[in-house]
Amino acid sequence: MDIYFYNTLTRKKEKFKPIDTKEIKIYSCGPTVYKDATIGNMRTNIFQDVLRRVLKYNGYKIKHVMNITDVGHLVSDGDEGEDKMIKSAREEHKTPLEIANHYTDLFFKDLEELNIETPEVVCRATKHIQEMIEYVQKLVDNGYAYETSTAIYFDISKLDKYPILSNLNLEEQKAGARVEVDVEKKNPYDFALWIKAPENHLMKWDSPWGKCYPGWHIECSAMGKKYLGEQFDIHTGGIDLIPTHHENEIAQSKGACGKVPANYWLHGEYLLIDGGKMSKSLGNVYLLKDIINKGYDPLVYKLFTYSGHYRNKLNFTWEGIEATSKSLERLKQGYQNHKNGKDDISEEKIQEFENKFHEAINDDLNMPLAMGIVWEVVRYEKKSPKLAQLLLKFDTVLGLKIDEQIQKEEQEIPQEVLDLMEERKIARQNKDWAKADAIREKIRNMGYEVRDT
RNA sequence: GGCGACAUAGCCAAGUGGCUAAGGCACGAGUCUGCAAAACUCUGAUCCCCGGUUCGAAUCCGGGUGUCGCCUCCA
Repeated sequence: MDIYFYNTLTRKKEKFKPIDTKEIKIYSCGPTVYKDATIGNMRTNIFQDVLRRVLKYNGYKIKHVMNITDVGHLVSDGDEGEDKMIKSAREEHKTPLEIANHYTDLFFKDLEELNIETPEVVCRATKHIQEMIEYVQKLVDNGYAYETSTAIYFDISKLDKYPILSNLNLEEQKAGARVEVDVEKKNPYDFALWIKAPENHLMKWDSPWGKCYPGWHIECSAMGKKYLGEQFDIHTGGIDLIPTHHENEIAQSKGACGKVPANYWLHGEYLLIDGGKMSKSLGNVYLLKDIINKGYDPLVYKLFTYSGHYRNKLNFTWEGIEATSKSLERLKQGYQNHKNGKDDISEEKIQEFENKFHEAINDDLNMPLAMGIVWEVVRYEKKSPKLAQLLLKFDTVLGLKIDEQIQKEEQEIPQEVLDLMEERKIARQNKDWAKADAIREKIRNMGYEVRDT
């Protein structure tokens, strides 16, 4: 079955044609590990996970590379300000390496909680300095870069066309209003490839241009080339990366290799909080931890993101999380109902469900539509283990562990709750409903739910 | 100022020219039950406004209104 993706490069939905059908090559821009990842970051990671799983569902093998930015991402995406890693290190009184390790661990813990598959290759920028130097050298050799007293810059005037991903009109941008740090830049939109480090800079490496540290964009070009080659299938990231990071990555690749590095560019939209953007000043920056601390299964958040398409903004509210929490429970219940069912289902019917689901996920990862099919299966009047099997197959894409939860809950009930259950059982036998309800309420307050069968 | 997105039932959200406008949650009704909880079944919208194209539009075009985002930190 054909797969379609919306390609930011062409602004159209296109049929996916792999370079090599044996293995799909994907590059995803990973986190800058200088602070906690937010649920907004996680929305993008879930989207990328769905992409992986959908390709696998279609029978493809994949090689997915994700970088860890542990150097070079300055406080401003323009080449201004301090390196984010160094800023955090100073604020938290740690070394940049300690900061990187700490937040990298937390990041992967979140991925695990969300049942997100680890990419085949996870690479750290600081481990690829040599590759970056070679890349910069190539750009210099090819005439796409020039040196100033502070950095090596990419010369965008050498390109046939500069912004090709975003529709920005550079002439009309208020470029003049920007304060230029480096007056030696030929064009305000030239960006730093390699930055000369001040004396006391915490992270710097020897290079043909002296002690330096990398610009933000060069790491992705260098590591992408190393692990996936000069041209690969899919490049993903958050929508905010379009105008600067990905634009510049393309520029670098064109300068060094003469081609756009990826054929398909997929971008995940923002998660809104209560209808607006997530920001520290509004105090609405949530972490996955916050959702867990409120007693929700982290997979509730994963399911929540399936309520909207990845290319549309999705509005996060606690009400929405509560609704999804119930939804996930019923999904699991529905799976169990089918598992214990005795009805016979025709192969045709199963095939029909399967096709509809497959069509939905192949249509630019339309998870909201796919979930509609899932519910159709869950609510189907006939109950059959065959449909339970089908749901498990769907779950290879959903990644919601629909078959594991109930077992887990049974194992984890503490003795105290079991005692209360016994007490309530006696009360019910004596028809002391008031007492039974009081105990039920007490158990509920402890985070457990009583279900009489 | 420039660029872009969105506006569908109480809330979230699919659908982008034509069968009865998916699905989830909430509400309401019912089955079950202890008049409980859970579970299960049923129930709701003509698609922001105005004009146009068309045999036919939520879906295309023009105008308006509103919300949001990016261009400056952020997936």
